[in-house]
Amino acid sequence: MGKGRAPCCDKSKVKKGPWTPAEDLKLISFIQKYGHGNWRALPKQAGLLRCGKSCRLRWINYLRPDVKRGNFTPQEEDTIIKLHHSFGNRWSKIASHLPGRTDNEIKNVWNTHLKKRILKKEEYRDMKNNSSCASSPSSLSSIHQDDHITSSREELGDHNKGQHLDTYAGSCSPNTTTSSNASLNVDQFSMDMINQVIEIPDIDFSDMLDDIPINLGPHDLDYPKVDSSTAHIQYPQLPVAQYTAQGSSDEYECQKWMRYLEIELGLTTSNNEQCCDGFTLPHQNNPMQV
DNA sequence: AAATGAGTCAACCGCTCATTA
DNA sequence: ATAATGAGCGGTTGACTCATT
Repeated sequence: MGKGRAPCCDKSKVKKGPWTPAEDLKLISFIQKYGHGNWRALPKQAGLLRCGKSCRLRWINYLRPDVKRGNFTPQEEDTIIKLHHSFGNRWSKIASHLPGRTDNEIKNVWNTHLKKRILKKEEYRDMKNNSSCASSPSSLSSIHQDDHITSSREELGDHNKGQHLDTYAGSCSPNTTTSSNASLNVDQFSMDMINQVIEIPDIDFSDMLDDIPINLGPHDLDYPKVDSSTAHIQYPQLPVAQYTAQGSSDEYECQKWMRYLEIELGLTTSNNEQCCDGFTLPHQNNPMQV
């Protein structure tokens, strides 16, 4: 093999960093039309100044229609813990058991939440074992008492064995309070939302390009800095009650979908306005996105 | 109000594996 | 059998947000 592996692309000619809405739209519309048979060739064909690997990652982790967004449910977290016990850090393997979840997302939630939870659980058990008459310290009161979690520190395979565990407090999910009752309510609410999620309408994105008032020429790659909260397309997983109340004609569904994307892409400034006869768009305050 | 630190997560890097010529 | 290539994977980074001081 010569002098080593050739780079996957010319690093000097590709754009790095966060994806802009215009780039997202280009990638979506191209894949909708032609699929993604060859990631290496895709950026050039789609008119993107991106590495093929970057396009693939963006599509798989965020843009493909079946990707599930929002907080992990307690059930999903437990599944990850169980699967990690079996598979270790084989994130893609774990992800294959969680429909709609990506390996990257699972890896992140493990490293930021679940690993700490298990470490703290271990710490808690150590304390119980070392002091039979010790009462539970208040700082540990939020530990989930799922008895099926059996992972040990060795199984974690990490570098945090000495990590200070006080950093755990409230980290089960970003918005979860340390009150057990409050956690229960939040979890129940999440499950209710998940149970109401519906399928994304089958829409040809290429048609949208004719309707959305944006010029997707090369200059758009120098997209002005976009607020991070709107820089990424969030596929709508709309509560059924909101989504179906207004009827179900294809045209109507397309209008709603396009309206949603316009707002998510920053093509309109209105965040909370209604469209399509009262259809309220989900946005940053959507509990699914918190 | 400003500075600082911790937590989060999208994206990149480099490696391995599978496939093809 | 071997080299070249592309896809996929896991580890890591760095920008950003939020809480605390």
